[in-house]
Amino acid sequence: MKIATFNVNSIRRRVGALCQWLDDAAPDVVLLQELKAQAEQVPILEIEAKGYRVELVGQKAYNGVAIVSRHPITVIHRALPGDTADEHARYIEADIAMPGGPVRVASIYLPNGNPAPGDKYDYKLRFLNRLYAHARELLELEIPVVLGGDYNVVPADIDVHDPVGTADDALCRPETRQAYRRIVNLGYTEAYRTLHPNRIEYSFWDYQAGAWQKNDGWRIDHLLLSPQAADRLLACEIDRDPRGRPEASDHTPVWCQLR
DNA sequence: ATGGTGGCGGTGCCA
Repeated sequence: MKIATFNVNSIRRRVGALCQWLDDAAPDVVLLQELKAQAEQVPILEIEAKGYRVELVGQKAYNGVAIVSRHPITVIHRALPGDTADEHARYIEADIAMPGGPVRVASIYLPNGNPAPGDKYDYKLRFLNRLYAHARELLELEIPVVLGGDYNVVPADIDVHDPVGTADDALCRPETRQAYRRIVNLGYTEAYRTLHPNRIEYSFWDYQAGAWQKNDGWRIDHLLLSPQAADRLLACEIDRDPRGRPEASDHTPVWCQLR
């Protein structure tokens, strides 16, 4: 069972790249972020033609998240609990009917939070606190849970090309890392770093200033696994190939394989 | 030091 996260930076621009990656990688589930489209604008038929179902929360121009799955999807939440006034399309959670039993997944698009400090950074920290509270409740299910997405969090200095120059960035600041660690410390396993403790790889490269060519990247797309999922973890990789193709997203897919 | 790119929507905002 293969579960991936992929920030597509516009599903309309990237549906071709997504479908190619579905062919190449054959994931069971892909958690998408930054659809940048309303629900009716999402090219669902193209994705369904590849043998996948789609559930999504859309929004005009910004945000937008989806769950793409070969297996039946039962949506549980269309927003992150904890603030009904938050109208950003940044969270969708569902049960996936896997042959071996249900797996709970969420596609998360955390706020970027720049500039920091500021209102946007405060919103990011509030969002992280809401995610902490909800992630804690999910552990009570005692089933495999995969919380995947664009966390907009650089967990440690090893996860960014220039830790000194970016130290004050909203993705790197100590409060950000602390709020993220607090979630992990509830009992979640970050799949990539757990399997590759010292490997330097990134999941995002800015479009500007030749960041991709210089490998000036950031590792900000993560898969957090509940104990029941972590016990089944076999592999986790960052697939750089889509980022290197023409008209690529600025992010590339991260996937994990569970027994 | 600055500006560098891309997406949306039709102007600046967001990343």
